[in-house]
Amino acid sequence: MKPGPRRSISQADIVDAAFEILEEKGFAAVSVRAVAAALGLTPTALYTYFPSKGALQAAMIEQLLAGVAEAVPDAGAEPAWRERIHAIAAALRGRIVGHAGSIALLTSGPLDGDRSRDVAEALISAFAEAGLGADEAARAGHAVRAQVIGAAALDDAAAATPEETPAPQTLWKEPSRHPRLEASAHLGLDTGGAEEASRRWTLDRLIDGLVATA
Amino acid sequence: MKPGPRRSISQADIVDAAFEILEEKGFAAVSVRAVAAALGLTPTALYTYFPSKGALQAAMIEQLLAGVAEAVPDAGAEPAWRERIHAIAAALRGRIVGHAGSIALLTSGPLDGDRSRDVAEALISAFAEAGLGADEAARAGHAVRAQVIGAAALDDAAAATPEETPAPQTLWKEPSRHPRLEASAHLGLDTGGAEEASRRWTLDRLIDGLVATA
DNA sequence: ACCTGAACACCGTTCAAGT
DNA sequence: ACCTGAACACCGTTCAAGT
Repeated sequence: MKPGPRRSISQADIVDAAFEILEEKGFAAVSVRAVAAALGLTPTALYTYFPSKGALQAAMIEQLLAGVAEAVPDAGAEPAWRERIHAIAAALRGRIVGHAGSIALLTSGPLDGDRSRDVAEALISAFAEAGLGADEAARAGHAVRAQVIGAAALDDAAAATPEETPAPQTLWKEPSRHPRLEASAHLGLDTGGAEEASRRWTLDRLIDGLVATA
Repeated sequence: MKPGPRRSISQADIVDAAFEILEEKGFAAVSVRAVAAALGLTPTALYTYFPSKGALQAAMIEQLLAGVAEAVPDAGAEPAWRERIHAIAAALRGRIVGHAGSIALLTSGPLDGDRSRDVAEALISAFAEAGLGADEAARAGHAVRAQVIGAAALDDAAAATPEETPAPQTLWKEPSRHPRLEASAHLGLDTGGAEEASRRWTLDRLIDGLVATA
C-alpha cells in the first residue's frame, strides 16, 4: 500500500484494537507494533494519533472506566447510598475482570483521567449522603477504590499462578506453616474464584466500619 | 574476561542488584540485561541462576515480603490483635513504598510464595484472635491485604502523574464536575501524600467493620 | 558448573521522505 | 494530515562453545 491519507481510522478504533489484543494475548502483548499490525498500519503511523504508548494506555483506561460512575443500583434496594456504592464497586470490578489483564493496565500509569475522577466523586458523594463529613467521605471513597483495585490485583495474581502441581503422595503430613490459609481454600479467595457473596460481605463490612463514625 | 567458573555470585546478589536498579530507575528498567551488566556478567549467565525473568521477579517478591509477617506491634498497645494487624499492614506498606516501583513488581505475577502466604496466615490468625470464625477471619485477612495493596497501587499511580500544569488564569471558574474530590485535595489521598493518620483511620474503620460480626 | 558470543524474534521511538 | 521505510538503542531467550 502506498503512503498517504487514509482518513478511515480514529483514536477509538486504535483503542478497540488494543483491547482486543489485551483480552486475547495479555497485557505484555499490547505493543505499539502489534496494535498497528492489527489495523494494517505501520507502527509509526500510530504516533499520528497518540504521542506515546503511555498516551494510548491512558486512553484505554478512560474507556475501561467510562460509565462506571453512572452505575445504577438494583431497583428498590435500601438504603440508596449503600446500594449505589455496591453498584459502582461491582461495575468497576466488572470492567476489570471483563478485560483479562487490565489490572496491569490500571496499575501501569497515573489514574488521573476524567473517568477515574468521576468514579472517585461518585463514591465520595454516596458516603456524604450516608452522613459522613467531607474529609471522612473522601477517605471512605478512597478506601473503597483501594479495596476493589487491591482485590482485583490479588485475583489477577492468583489467576496467573501456574497449575498447581498435585501434592505428592506422602505418608505423614508435614504440619503446615499456613493451616488457617489452607483451611480457607474452599472460599477461593486466593485462586481468583472468590464468590460474589464473599466480595459483598467484605464490602459491606468495610462500609459498616466507615459509616459507623457518622 | 575469559569464560569459566567464577563462583563468587549468588542468587541473593542478583536479587540485590535487581532491587538497586528498581529503586534507581524504576520497574521497567529491571531487565535481565541491565541486572547482568550491573554484576559484570553477560545476560545469558543469569540463566544459570534463574530459569527466566519471571523467576527472578518471584525471588524479588519473596525478599520484599520477608519478615513482614513477623512484624511486632509497638509495645504496650491494646488489644494485641488489632495492633498486630496494624504492624503487619504498616510493614507491608513500608516494604512497598521503601522500594519505589515495587507495586508493579507485586502485581506483575503470582503472589503465591512462602513469604506471601506467611503474611496471609498472620493476618488471618490476628482476626481469629479477635473472635472471628474461620471463614470470616480468612475473608478479613484478604480484605486487609487488598486494602494495603490497593492503596499502594493508587499511591503509585498518583506519584507517576506528571507535574500538574498550573491552572491557566481564567476569569470565571467553570463549575467543577468533581467538587468533592477537589475539596479533599488537602488530604493528599490522590497525590501519594496521604498522611499516616488517614491510613490508620481507614484501616481502623475496616477492622471495626470486620470484627463487628464477632 | 559457570560463563561468553552470536543469534533470533521482538520492543518504543525518531527521522526523512512520500502523497 | 497521514502514512511508509529505515534506523537506533533496546528487550527475553536459546544455542553452541569454551574453561
